[in-house]
Amino acid sequence: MVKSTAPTLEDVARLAGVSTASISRALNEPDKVAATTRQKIEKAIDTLGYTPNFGGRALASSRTNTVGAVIPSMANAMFASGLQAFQEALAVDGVTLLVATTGFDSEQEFRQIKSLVGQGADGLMLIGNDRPDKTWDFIDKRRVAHVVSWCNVSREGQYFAGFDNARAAGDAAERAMTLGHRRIAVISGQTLSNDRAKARRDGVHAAVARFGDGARITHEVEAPYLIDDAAAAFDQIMAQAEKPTVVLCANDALAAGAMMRAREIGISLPDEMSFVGFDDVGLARVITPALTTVRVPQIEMGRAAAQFLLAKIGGETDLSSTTFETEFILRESLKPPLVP
Amino acid sequence: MVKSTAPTLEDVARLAGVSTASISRALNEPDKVAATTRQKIEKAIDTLGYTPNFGGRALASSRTNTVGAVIPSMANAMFASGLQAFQEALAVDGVTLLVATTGFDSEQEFRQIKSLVGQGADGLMLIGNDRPDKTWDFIDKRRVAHVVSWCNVSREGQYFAGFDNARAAGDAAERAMTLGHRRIAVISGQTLSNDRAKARRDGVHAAVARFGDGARITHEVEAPYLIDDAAAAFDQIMAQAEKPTVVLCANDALAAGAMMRAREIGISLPDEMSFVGFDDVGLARVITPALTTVRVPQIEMGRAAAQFLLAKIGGETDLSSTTFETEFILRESLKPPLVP
DNA sequence: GTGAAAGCGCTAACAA
DNA sequence: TTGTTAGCGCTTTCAC
Repeated sequence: MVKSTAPTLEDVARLAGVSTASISRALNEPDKVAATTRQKIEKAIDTLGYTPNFGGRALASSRTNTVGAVIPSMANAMFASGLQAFQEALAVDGVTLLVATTGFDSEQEFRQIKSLVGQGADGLMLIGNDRPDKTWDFIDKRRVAHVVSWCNVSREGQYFAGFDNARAAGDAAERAMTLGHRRIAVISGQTLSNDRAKARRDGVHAAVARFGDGARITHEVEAPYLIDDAAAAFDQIMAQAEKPTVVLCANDALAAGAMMRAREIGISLPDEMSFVGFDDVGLARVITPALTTVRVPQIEMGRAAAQFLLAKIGGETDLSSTTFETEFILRESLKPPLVP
Repeated sequence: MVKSTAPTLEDVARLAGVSTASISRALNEPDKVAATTRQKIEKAIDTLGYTPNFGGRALASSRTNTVGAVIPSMANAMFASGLQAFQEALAVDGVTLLVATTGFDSEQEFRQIKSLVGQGADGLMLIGNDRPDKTWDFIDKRRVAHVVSWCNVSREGQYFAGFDNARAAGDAAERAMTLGHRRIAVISGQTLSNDRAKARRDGVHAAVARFGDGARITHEVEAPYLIDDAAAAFDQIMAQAEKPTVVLCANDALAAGAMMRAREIGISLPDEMSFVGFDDVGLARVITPALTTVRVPQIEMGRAAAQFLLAKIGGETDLSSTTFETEFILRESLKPPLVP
């Protein structure tokens, strides 16, 4: 686009009868400019409809007031409200958000990170801590301020704002077992370069082993994060000799998909089969039976990640990671098994 | 952040033993560079981990390779997949996406638009065509390339990539009436500076009037775009003397919320009351009864908006608006009324 | 308190 | 095909 219409600092300077330096000061450190000149300047800015050129400013100050978020997908409600909170917290400080998605692919994540850094992002919010060395190398080499979220691990000297996936998933499994379930199926998310999915799966395994008393995993399937994949995963579970009484799912969308399939093949819910999701997105409450799930502290994480990043960009060094609590939400989809 | 570590074009030039211009060319018009030098350059870029500096590039070329999308909310699945498609189509051309949200508030939309333009966005994707004059004035004054979506109207000389809200909603109403429904309640979206909500409402009104045969709207409520508001709206509908046999909702989330409330107060679905949503987001298929709704061409719109914007930014003038088709999706939540 | 002037990293004529 | 060079709009010393 031809920005021929955009007035520059020089235009303002001419109109106000001062130097460009004064205007820059008036904009960035108003105290250092005399009140009278400041007024002249403000008037000139107003009549010209001037807005600072981003490129010029970025070039001269090497600050962009932009941070990037790289998330797996926008098409999933999972990250939406956290991202929203992240954006709102940034907006308070006049920082804008660049969003990029990876489609759960680490190559694409690398590309997106490079692109965002090239765009001048002052900082980066990343989901999870599991990515190839070359990606971390790039981040380290460029000294990109960053924070990881949705997990509670980070590399040496780096920080996270997240929660304990393993514990949350293990806790959910334990609740199911306490209600009497012993034959447990697991629909896991894709664990390849996805530490959250891995942690959730491992958390379930550990909880089952710890519980003992005959509790076991009848079958475990990995499914991408989509409703349709869940149906296939559920079919696979039901193709096993030993059928489960409860299905633990890596997220609510998978649970909803699996439940839909279960009903299609004539299983009555929740009596004949229990389901547990993860995330507590909006649909968990509205499906029937309402989905038992784990609430993820999305908003808290988004806000904390923003504040952390702003502080780090601002040069603060006294920072620390935060682990937020998840909450087990018991709804109708989880009932004691009819036959133990 | 201190970008002291970021290598510059000059660093690459020194290492590769060529001029900065050649590198710039290798990056932007690879065909114009000899294969051998291009290889040297690529190697140098790799070893240094070089990424072009955004500010410098923007300043020199007055192109940022950035476009902005201003949407009402990210926390609603409604816009998610369209935005995803938009982003993916942009990524093909190396353009990154800036996202800002308005919370359905036109003042905030204005602020966000100014911010994105200040950031140097080459173009803008906006939802709907209904906004205050001052917002349009700003866009016109700055000559911002833009496209509106989710609607099929635009200002003189401007373009849209959308669908016909009125016709789609009217069509859904007609289907309900054809099935025998005569007493119709409407849960509309907020119509204040929201032409999509207005059009959907008006489309229903027109269809009901056209149908005749005693068809009428028993009550109409406006509800914000949230599940919880739908419950209150439904209560209000049921507080009227004349009860409806079908409730037409401005979107799926409202429908899901209203259905949840209906079930709470002992109405059996879909026998005693039918529901129709709009958007066909993921939850429409998984709730019980599955929601009859209108599929919105999200992905098509997102992709078209991106291609349109890229073309416009690229200076093409032979452009035209596109209206995509919606599709009525009949599921279990709409049945003929028991008592006519 | 204010102005002059030197870049920031890149692109795009123009020359070679 | 490649190199030289003049800016793009802004911030930031350094004088005054």
